[in-house]
Amino acid sequence: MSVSVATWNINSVRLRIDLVTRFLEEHRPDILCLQETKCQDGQFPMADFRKAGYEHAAIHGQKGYHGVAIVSRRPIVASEGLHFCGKTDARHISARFGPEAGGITVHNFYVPAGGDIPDPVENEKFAHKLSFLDEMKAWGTDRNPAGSKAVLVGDLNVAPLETDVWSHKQMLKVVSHTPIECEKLLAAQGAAGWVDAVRSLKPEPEKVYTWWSYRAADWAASDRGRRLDHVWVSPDLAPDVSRTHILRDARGWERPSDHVPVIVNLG
DNA sequence: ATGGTAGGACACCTA
Repeated sequence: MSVSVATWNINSVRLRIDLVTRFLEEHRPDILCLQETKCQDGQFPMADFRKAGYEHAAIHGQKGYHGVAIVSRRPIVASEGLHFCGKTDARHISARFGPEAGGITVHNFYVPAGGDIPDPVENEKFAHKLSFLDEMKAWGTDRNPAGSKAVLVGDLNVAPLETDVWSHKQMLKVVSHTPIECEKLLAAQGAAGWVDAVRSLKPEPEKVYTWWSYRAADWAASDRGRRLDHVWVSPDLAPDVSRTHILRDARGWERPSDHVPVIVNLG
């Protein structure tokens, strides 16, 4: 089996479609998972993907906010978009692939960012994020999504390890690296048995980032990054993880997303 | 200690 899966929070797929097609031409992943597409399904720029050779798609969009999609060069056999926390937010889409892509199932998540104040009483958005992580864990226990040949990717909006942020100490009270979020994300990962594919090849203490704030005067010079985007694989696929690539260069492209693509090769 | 940027939609929300 040989299949490559990429994940990228694109921060508007319509605005940045030229960056996406550039990425697809240069890296040719079999499967690309997008978050923050920010458009309704009928507005998704499918023609551009088809032109680039990506004819298959599972889309779960909504107007203005959030939105996730899976596009692929390999046939999709079935797909499903789930809702969490009793909301209609478009934050999950999954696709099962045929033998051309090893028969894997891919789950694509966009976890709520959680606002600025790391207190669930004072900040409803942080409460939502914590509930979402709890529900992800329950979904992993009830549905056993990591049972076999499965991949979970996405903007999980948590940098769980000390070396997933530029300064563990200075980030302890910053949403995305507070202890409770890190615990809940690792609990969701562990309860289902997911293996962190990127860290299996780039173990701590190597610093790994996938996101740099738009607000930095010079993102590359200050390099205050966080690893918010993740690729997890089911235990049976863990030995097949042959390469992981974080496309830091994409942060320096013209009118970039604040996230960069993460690519994992299996087999 | 503070404010800094970006996108979508249309007043200000989300990130």
